[in-house]
Amino acid sequence: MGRTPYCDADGLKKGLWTPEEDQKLLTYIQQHGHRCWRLQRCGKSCRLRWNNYLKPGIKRGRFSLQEDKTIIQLHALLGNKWSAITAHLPKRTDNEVKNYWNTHLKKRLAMMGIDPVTHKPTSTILGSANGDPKNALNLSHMAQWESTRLQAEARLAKESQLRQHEPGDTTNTLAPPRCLDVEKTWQNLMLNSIQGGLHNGSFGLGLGDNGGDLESPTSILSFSKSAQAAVPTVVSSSEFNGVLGADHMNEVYNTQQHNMALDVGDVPSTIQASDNGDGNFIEGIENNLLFNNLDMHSLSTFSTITSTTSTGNGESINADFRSNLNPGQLQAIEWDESWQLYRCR
DNA sequence: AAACTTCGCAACCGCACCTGT
DNA sequence: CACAGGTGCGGTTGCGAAGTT
Repeated sequence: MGRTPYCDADGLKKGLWTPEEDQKLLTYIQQHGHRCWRLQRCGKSCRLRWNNYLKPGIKRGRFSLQEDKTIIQLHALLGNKWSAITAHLPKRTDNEVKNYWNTHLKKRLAMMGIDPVTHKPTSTILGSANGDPKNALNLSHMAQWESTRLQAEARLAKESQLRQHEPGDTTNTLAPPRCLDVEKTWQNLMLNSIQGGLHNGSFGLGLGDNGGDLESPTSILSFSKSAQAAVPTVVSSSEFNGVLGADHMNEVYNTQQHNMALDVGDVPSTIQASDNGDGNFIEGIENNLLFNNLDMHSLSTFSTITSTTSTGNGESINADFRSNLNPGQLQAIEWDESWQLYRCR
């Protein structure tokens, strides 16, 4: 990653810093302090390298939930004043915050229907553009969804930390909580909606041939064939109209073949099960799916599954399943590294 | 398996401001 | 005061990695 080393007209080296150069700069600064930056690189490059990477106490790596929130809030207040924003994130550099904003947060806000510049909802624009209020509704759901996701992440992170501070506790055999990543899912939702057109005036989702366009690689709980078998299959189709309850938090997660996915956490959810091997799928769960702390008994709160599907020839099929999932069929939950999800067996 | 595309991010660039002479 | 070099900041570039076709 980065740039290959080369020299400018003055013979000064440019491009990526090597570990040897870092060490040389460190040694130089230890001996001479932060003065006279000119080594074999331009002073600017040396200063940048020091300030952004070599200076002690700099925090690298994944941004925490709190940092995400801080950046978003401060950006709403300050705009692209990265130095001012970074002042509230003492261990981060402005360059890193700026990059993180441009590559992650900006996109995430845009996906949620929030204009990253003004921090105001763009749902009215999107919704009115195609005359469909349901789009605005779904964008609103996404904002709620994201908000709840952030809260869920915070809770999971907190629990993870608490578990780490229990030295004698060896009962925790589950993998650490994964980020509830919704970005790709929403991206696909939006993309499919835009590219595939809207069906019957509602928020359409083209599943395509593989039926697996939706993807949430992390923090999903998957049921094996046996569990899924308890849930009737609805209809065979390559398209459906996703019905997202107006009063409930909804989530749509990918399901791999032969699996039905649930989210982890105490988030009322929507479940989607797609392409279970013969082209069938189930979509839609609402009502208080309180699947807290991977407590299998809480599956009894799994009260309602609703599904509305389009058969592709204009008609829709609605289905309503109540308590069809038998918790007794679940024997174990384990983390599947290859699929990056929890599996129930 | 190869070609192509997209993504993430380290580093560069240009401008404005500061500081020392 | 004028100038040169240093510093701070925000925008942009370009490369390798990862993902997709």
